[in-house]
Amino acid sequence: MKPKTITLDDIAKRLNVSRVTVSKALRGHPDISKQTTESIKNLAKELGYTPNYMARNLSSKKSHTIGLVVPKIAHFFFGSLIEAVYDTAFENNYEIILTVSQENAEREIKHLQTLLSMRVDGIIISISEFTKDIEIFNAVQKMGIPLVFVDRVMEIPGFSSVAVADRTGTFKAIEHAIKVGYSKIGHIAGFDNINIGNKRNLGFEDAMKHHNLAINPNWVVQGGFGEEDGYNGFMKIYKSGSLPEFIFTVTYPVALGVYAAVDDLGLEIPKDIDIMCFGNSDINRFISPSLSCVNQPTDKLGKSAVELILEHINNPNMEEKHIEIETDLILRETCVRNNLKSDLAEIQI
Amino acid sequence: MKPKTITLDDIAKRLNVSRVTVSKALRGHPDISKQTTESIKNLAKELGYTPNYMARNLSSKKSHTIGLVVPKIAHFFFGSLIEAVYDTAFENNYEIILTVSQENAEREIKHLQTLLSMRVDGIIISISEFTKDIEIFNAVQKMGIPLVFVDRVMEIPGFSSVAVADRTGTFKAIEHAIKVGYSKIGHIAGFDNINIGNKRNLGFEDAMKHHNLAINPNWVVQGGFGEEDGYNGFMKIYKSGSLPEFIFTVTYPVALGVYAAVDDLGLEIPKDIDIMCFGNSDINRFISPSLSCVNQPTDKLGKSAVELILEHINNPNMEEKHIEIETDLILRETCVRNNLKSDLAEIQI
DNA sequence: GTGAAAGCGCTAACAG
DNA sequence: CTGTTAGCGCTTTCAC
Repeated sequence: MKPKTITLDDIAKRLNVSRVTVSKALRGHPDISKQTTESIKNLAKELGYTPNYMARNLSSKKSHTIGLVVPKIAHFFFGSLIEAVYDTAFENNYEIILTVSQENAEREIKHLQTLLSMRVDGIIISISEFTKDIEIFNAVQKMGIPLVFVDRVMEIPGFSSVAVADRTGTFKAIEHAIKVGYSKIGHIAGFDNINIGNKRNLGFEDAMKHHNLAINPNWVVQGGFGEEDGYNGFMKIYKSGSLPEFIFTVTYPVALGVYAAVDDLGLEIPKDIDIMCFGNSDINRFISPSLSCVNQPTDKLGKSAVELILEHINNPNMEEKHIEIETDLILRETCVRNNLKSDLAEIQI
Repeated sequence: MKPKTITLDDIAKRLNVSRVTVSKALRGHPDISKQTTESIKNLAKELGYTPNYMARNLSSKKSHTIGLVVPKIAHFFFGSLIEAVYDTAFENNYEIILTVSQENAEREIKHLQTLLSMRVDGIIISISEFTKDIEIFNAVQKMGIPLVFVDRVMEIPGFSSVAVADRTGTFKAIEHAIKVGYSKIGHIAGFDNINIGNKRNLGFEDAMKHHNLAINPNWVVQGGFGEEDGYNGFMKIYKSGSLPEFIFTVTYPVALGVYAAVDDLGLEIPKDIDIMCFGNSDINRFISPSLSCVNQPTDKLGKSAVELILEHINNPNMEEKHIEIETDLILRETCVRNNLKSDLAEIQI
């Protein structure tokens, strides 16, 4: 039924040369004379020869392929990150095998195993919210396949990482809020067991301490990274009896949840409660009032991750390396000095 | 340097059985006795055996892999679509190889070739804005690899497709606007050369004709699918001297462009100009006023596409098939009867 | 139930 | 410059 796919041998026979000659010619190997190469290439095109990468990879023991594991796709941050990874890989002639854990640790393990079985040359991973087990990473290490963590990092000896400066980024945001004039500051925070939660918490504490402000435990809530976490978090703070002037949230979906809660309570942003969050998104720009944030440069993140894994692939003995990408603040209509929103388009600092 | 990866032979030798027995046992083949199977599986686990899919696929001539080509990732529609495709594939034990054309026709061809070389079992594609050339699709056909178009379709004999009901979806939206009371209706439309532009244009014309409304050519602009196209489109209409009461846009980014233009002109939505668009997004919900739209059920689209390609894979002689997914209207604060926005949360019809 | 033979399509190493 | 030999790791077929 299926049309016979044409192989190196087919070309070789027609031209009365050996399979090897064809293979080399097609790859532009200098061994082969210009003439031969040309006639081989022509025939290949004429016949519609399509190289078989499985065979090629099997015999060369390289796949020119990088596995990528992320928790989500339809999410501004990961969407941009993935796109950056794809672009950088494309520039370097590598293919990406993308898998999505859906924030599920078991599924993540399955994907990792699949990538190993596909014999990818390297792996880039942003772990799920719930990943705790180290075993699979040891397995990866044992197979000698390099792996790089990006953004959501597990600190395991031997693995490199690329992350944004979560701690100092948060510090900057809180400091900005203080400069704007706030001293009653709350935090709807992420869980401590994952770096992006933990580091952002530390940044918050740093900033408060640095400016001699007390942290009111009623105004600090820990939870997940979704809208409902923001909604519930704000409600909890509200019910505590008093409200801070300003709230920082660990992600933008959490901030959206706060917007919803504030709305349901008949309050107003930024009059009754002002807000900033960690992480930019297209929504930040369009929501009203538009939402200021700590911006993570996803393109740099993605690019660095690919470049780092490529280094590891090309130099298996390379030492681990930890890259931190600086953040900036994007100021929109929330958390603005004197709330002079009118003239403010959008500034980046 | 690289640790020796362990193979079927390694296991076979240790257990004094043949490689074939191990292969079968690991795949749960009924040929092998329970006992043997068990001991083989145990040893495999103990040794950390990781099957080599390249070898497996090469010899079995199946890859259990589906290629997916899309124009963009960081875009609400495609993000959701991709996620649906991944989920459905995962449920069916297929891997997805995702590639991104970045709306670039040449890059698309390259990706398609790569997928062929990877010997994917089938391909799902949403073509770029600029794809015109059919040659590569003929090549795919010649290789006997099934391909299904999703959303952005090329009508080539022999290929199946899954799309949303662009024409009737647009019809519904325009009809709704008419019921709300508008008769001066404009359209910032997509190019005619691609189905999603063309069909939506037809739907617009259908509705106007059906309700005996004249189309004012000054209020109809054709262009691309991005924000700038919406901005420029609205400006062009504005400069024509008169404004319609209501504008339908071919995508949501185009609508966002209109929001920006309207704002720059000191006008107001929906007072001075009301609007709806084709395609939902998270922004539609958060922008002010929140934007009503024709909703494309991305999950159904993705699911159907995967199921369809799977049918083709499992039955190579299957006839082509064209699936159309119905749309619904999501009504928010724009284009609402009497602009009774207050009580309206969000309704789906 | 088990295994021997053959081969998937390609590349690496070496010989000529 | 070209070709021979060997093999990547696995599955399929068929005989025992």
